[in-house]
Amino acid sequence: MTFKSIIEEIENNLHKILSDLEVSNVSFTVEPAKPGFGDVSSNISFLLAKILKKSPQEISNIMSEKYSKFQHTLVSKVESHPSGYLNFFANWEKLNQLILSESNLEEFGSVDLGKNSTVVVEHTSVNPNKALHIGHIRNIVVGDTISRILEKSNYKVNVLNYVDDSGLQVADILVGFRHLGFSQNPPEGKKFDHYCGDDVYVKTTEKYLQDSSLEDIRKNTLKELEDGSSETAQFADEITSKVLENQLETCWNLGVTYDCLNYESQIIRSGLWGRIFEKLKEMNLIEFENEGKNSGCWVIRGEGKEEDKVIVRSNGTATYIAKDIPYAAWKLGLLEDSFNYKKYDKAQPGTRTLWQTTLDDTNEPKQNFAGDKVITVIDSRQARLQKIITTLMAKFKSSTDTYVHLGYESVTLSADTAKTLGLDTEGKQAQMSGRKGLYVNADSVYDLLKNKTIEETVKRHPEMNPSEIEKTAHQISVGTLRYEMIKQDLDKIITFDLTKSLSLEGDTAPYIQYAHARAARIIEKSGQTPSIDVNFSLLADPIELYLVRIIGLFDLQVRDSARNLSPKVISRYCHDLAVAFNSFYENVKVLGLGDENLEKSRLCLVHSFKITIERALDLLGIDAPNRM
RNA sequence: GGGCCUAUGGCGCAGCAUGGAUAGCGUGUUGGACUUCUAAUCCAAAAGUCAUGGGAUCGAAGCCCAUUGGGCCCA
Repeated sequence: MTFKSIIEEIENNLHKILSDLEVSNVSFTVEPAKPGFGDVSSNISFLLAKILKKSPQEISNIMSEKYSKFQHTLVSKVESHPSGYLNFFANWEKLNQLILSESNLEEFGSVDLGKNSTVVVEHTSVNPNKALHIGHIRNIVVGDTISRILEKSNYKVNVLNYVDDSGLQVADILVGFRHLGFSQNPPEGKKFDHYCGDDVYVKTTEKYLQDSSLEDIRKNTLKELEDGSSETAQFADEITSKVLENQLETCWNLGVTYDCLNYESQIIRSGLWGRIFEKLKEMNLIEFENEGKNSGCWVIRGEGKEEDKVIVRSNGTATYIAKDIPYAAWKLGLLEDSFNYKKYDKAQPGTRTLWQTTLDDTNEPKQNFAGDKVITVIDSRQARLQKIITTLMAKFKSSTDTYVHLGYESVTLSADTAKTLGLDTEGKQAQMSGRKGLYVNADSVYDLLKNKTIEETVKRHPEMNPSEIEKTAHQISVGTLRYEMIKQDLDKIITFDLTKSLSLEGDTAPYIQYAHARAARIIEKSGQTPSIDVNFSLLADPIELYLVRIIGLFDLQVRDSARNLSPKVISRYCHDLAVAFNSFYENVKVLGLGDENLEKSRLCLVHSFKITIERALDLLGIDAPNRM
């Protein structure tokens, strides 16, 4: 039990008081209080003011009086505040014990929102023709963090990565390789994905502008891609799988792993589209247009003012949304699965096995990656398209929240950073563009961060051996990058600045990791194994109680974050924890007090903090080093 | 022309879902704290018409409507 226990106790008692007063249907809140207003607050008096025709304060007076008549073990005092709020003060001796012993359990912070149901999270889904840039990293980190949070909330999570290996962008680099003389070997020291993106793709699209005859070659290449047996398709497969492997290396390095890779080329060749098309017709979800500008087309009717969306053109070809519909249906398990499965050639770090779909026969057992619910992480520029799919899937499953588009705003480049890449934006931020070569690769940001953190770590710990420095710097760099991508709301644009993003102070991952390192150091120096068999009443300093309280909020934060699919809730929680601990660290001594019992109690608190911040950071995919 | 997102101290953000107390945090600025369990830290000060206008409400940063600035999508 955690801080939730006192909230539940109060809620129960307030409900009893309400029925005593013969009042029903009041949905009051019981929440952790703001500092200086006790431990828990309720707005119940404001809501009753109208019904009982009394002032909120009068009601609070009555409530606080009545409250004492009901059984309460975790509340020590109820106070009616002149503002009208009803404030509760906790019995900290009991609450300390509850929270600190709970925090030692493996499942601390878990909530049961999912009831062990299966949810599909699709993220990453980058065209396999270039290296991942900082904008893709936002997608990947959001997707991975959400997956971790949902797992903590008792969902079984299937993480998918959709590989668009048959689109225009892939065709473009194929044109570069086959018609513009690009070698298949990158220059010495350059990763293949960087080479494809930085050199082949950018220069090929440049050439289109100069040489219009390339346009036909491009179109033909794209067409040939759709036919799996073509030489072009085989060549594409060779190139894209090399790029994909490099992309995956970047993800793995950031602690991101997947369950299954889905290939667009296979979805096209699988015949899924034909089957879903028939089903759509059967269910009257699409209509054949006999007149107007869409005459001869199959369309999805727009709702309200929305325009109709063409699905199949009058010439019989499917529009690009026709690739997304079967995939969405497959993710929800609405169709009989056309795929076989095989393991990815390289093992990814961690415990997940990475599978991939195939249309060939395999010896591996059939897998099932479909879910009761699907979350697709794609930036909000795709909102319109995603909305159509959401509506369609809702009708298919006759349930409204089975397919969720989790959108987020883009990452743009600051004027300074754009300038270093050779574009003068006159002080404005700039949209990244793969075609124009205007982006910052994720690997380079990681390298910059790592060089800086190695330098810092060496300065602080001359005694550390190189491999430990390397490991610590890696954890800090990954943490910094991930935290920057997650700490603000999804609907805020992130303006990426190469210089500012390297900051390691303030509201950053290193700040939080440092608090953990301090805690680890106290425990190490104590020479003891922290125990929960201590006197909890010795933890009475307001700073200590504040820290216990924040620790006890873990599960409430996980629930909030999972319900709202809002990863930043956890990043803020980590920050709050670190602030509370740093304040404790500066003001409350643990070691060398000459009071063994007090030292043991405080060690218990330090240990609770340490494992809680570890678990919370783990939800963000961030490791916490013991020394930094 | 239609749609989506956004506006909070100089800068970057939280709070808005579920209206109620003293609008928080980081950074920057100014000043202070390392012989101490690690200063990637802490403490303090200055800095806010919560974009503008209206509405409903006993009560709005939050809800509704309109307007303006910024970003994006579609045509």
